[in-house]
Amino acid sequence: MATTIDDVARAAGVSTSTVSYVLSGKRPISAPTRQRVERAILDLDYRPHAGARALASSRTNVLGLMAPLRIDVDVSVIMQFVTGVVTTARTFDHDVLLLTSDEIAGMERVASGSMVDSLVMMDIEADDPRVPVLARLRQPAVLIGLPRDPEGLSCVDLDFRAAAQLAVRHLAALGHRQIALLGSPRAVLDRHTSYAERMIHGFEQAARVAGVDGVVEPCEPSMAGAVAAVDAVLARLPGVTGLVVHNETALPWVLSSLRDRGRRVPEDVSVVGVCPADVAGDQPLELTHVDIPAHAIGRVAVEMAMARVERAEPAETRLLAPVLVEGASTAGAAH
Amino acid sequence: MATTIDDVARAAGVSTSTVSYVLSGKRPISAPTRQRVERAILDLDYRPHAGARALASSRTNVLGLMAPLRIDVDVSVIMQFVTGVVTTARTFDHDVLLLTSDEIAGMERVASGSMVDSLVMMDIEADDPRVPVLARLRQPAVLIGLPRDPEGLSCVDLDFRAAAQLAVRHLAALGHRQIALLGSPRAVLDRHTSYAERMIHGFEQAARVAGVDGVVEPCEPSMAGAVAAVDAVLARLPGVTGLVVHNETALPWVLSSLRDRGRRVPEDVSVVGVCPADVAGDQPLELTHVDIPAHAIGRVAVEMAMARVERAEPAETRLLAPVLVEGASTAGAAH
DNA sequence: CTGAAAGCGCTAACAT
DNA sequence: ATGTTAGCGCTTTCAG
Repeated sequence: MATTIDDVARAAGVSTSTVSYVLSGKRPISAPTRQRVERAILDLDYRPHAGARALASSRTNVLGLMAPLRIDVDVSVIMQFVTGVVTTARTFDHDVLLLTSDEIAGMERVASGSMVDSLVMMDIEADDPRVPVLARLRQPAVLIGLPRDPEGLSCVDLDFRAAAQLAVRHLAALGHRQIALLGSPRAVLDRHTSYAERMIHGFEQAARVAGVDGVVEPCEPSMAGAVAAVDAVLARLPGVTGLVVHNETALPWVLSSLRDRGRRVPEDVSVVGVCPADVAGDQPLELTHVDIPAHAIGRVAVEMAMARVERAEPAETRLLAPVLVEGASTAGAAH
Repeated sequence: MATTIDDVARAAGVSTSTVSYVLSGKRPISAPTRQRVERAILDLDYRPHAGARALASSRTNVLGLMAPLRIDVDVSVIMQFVTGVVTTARTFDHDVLLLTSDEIAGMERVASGSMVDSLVMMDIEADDPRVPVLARLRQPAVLIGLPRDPEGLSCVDLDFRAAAQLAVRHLAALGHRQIALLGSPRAVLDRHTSYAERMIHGFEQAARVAGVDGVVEPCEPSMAGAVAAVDAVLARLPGVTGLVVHNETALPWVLSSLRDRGRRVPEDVSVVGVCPADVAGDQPLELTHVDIPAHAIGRVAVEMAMARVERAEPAETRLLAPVLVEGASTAGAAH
C-alpha cells in the first residue's frame, strides 16, 4: 500500500538517492533520468513520508502558530491573521500546526519534539512570559506584536502608534478640538497587550502635539459596553466632536448609540475606525478608517520566519505603516 | 544538544527499549527502574523526536483539521468548533494541523504523507467533493455536518432538523400562526451546505405539522442583508408574529430593524435565535434560543476520531439533540 | 551525472 | 521484568 522511495527507484531503474535528488533539486539530474523518475512518481502516486523526511533531514516543513482563541480579541481579525499565515505557509510548502495561547508548554513541546521548524506567535503582551521561552528554542520565532524586550526574536505588527497619530491628525486637521479614543477592553489592557498600549500612547502624544483635548476610554466588546463607553466619553468630554474607535466588536454599537444620543455622524461627531477594511465595510455608513492589514501581517510573519529558517537571516522588527481611508464618517468640525 | 533516547538509557543504566516502554506504558516496568528512567528524562530534559516516533510507530499523534476560513460562515462559531477540537485533541495527547477548505488537495497531502492519524472536516456540503476523497484515505475521517452519502465516514452535528422543529413548536405553542425562518446566506445555500438545508426542511415540516404558515427567507450576513430579509418577510407575510433566526451575524441587525419597523419584541413579534449561547447573550435582550453547541460538537468529533484510531471502532453518525433556552424574546401571540 | 551505504531516533518483535 | 536488534523511509556524505 504505502509506496516508498525505493519502489520509485526500482520502477525508474535508478538509485534511491537519485529519486531523492529529483525531489529536492539539490543536485543536477539529466533530463531523461528526471523524466523517468517523475513518471514513476506519478504512476505509483508516491508521497514521501513526512516523519522519515523529518528524521533524516531535521526539517519538518511545518510552522507552529500560536493563536489566541479567546473571545475578547475580535475573532474576525484573528481569522484574517490565521488565513494570512496559513496561505503564505503553503506558498513555502509548509503546513501549519495550531496551538492555543493558553498552553504555554505547547510551544516547547512542539519545538523540542521537532514537530516544527519555526513558530509564529500572535497577541503578544508587553511582558509576555512566552517570549523568554521562545528565545531559548532551537527554532526561530516571529512575534506578532511588540514585547518590551524582544530578546532577539523577530517582530511584526501594524505601527499602532503611527495609526493613532494618523487618526488624530486627520481629526485635528478637520478642526476637531475635543477628541476621544474608544479603545480595547479592560481585560486586554490589563494584560498589557502590546498593540493596545501603543495605540493609547500614540493617541495621547498626537493629541498633545496637535494641541487638542484627548481622553481615552476602554470599551468592552458588547452592546452594553459600547453604550457605556460612549456615555462615559460624553460625560467626561461633553464637547467631544471626534471619536477614534479601536474596537471592531463595539463599532456598530458605538455608531447606533451615538444616534440614540442624538449625535449625528459626521455632522455632530466625526468617527475614525481603526479596524480591518472589511469590518469598516460592514458598517451602516462608509467609515473613515485606518486599516489593520491583518492578512498582510500574517503573511509577513511567515515570510520572516522562512527567511530565518531557509537563509538564516538575522531577526528584525517590522512595523507596517498605517493607511487612512477617508469615508463619510468624518467631516469638518462645526464652527 | 538534542538528547536522544539512548542518552536517557545510558544515564538511567537501562536499555533503550526500557525507556521507550516507560514512556509508552506498553509493558510493565518495576517501580525502581521507572523512577530512575523518569529522573534521567527530567535531568536531561529529554523530548522524543516526533518524526522518529512517527516513522517507527506509524502514528503521528497529530489530527488534521480542515476549517473553512471563509467569511460567510460566522467566524465566532468556527472559532468555537476549532477550540473544541484543539482542546480535546490535547486531552488525547494530540496536536492539530490546520488546513483550509479551499485546499482540497491538502487533506490528501497530509494523509498520504503520513502527517496525521485522522482528519476532522468542518462545513460539509450535501454533495461535498471532499467526501469521496476522504473515504479512500488510510486515516479515518470525521465530518462535522451530514453529506447526502457519508460513504462510511463518521459524522457529527447538531440535529438541525430537530432544532427547527423545537423552535417552531415553541412558537406554535405560544399561539403564533404566521412564522418565518431567517436563514443562511444565499452563498451557503447555493453550496447546499448540509446544516442550512436540514434547518429549512425541519422548519417547513414542523410548520406543516403544526398547521401554521411558514416562510423561509435567506439572509446575508450584514446589516443591509438583515434589513432586506426582514422587509422581505414583512412583505411576504404581513401578519408574521414569529421569527426563527438562524444567522449569527444578522441577529443584531434583525432585532434593530424590527424595532425600526415599529415591531416590538416580544409584544408584536417573538424571536427565536438558533445560535451559540454566547451569541444569544450578546444581544440587547435575553434571547430565546436553540443553542448551537459548537464547542461540544468539536469535542465529540475528536472523540469519534480517536475511537476509530485507537480502538478501531466502526464509523457512526451522531446528531446532538437541540436544547431550547427560554428568554424574553418570545411571548404569547396577541389575540 | 549517478550509486552505495551510513545513519537520523525511535518502536516493537524476539529474546531471555 | 528487562535487553538486543531489526527495521521504519528518507537524506546525504562519500565514491566513482
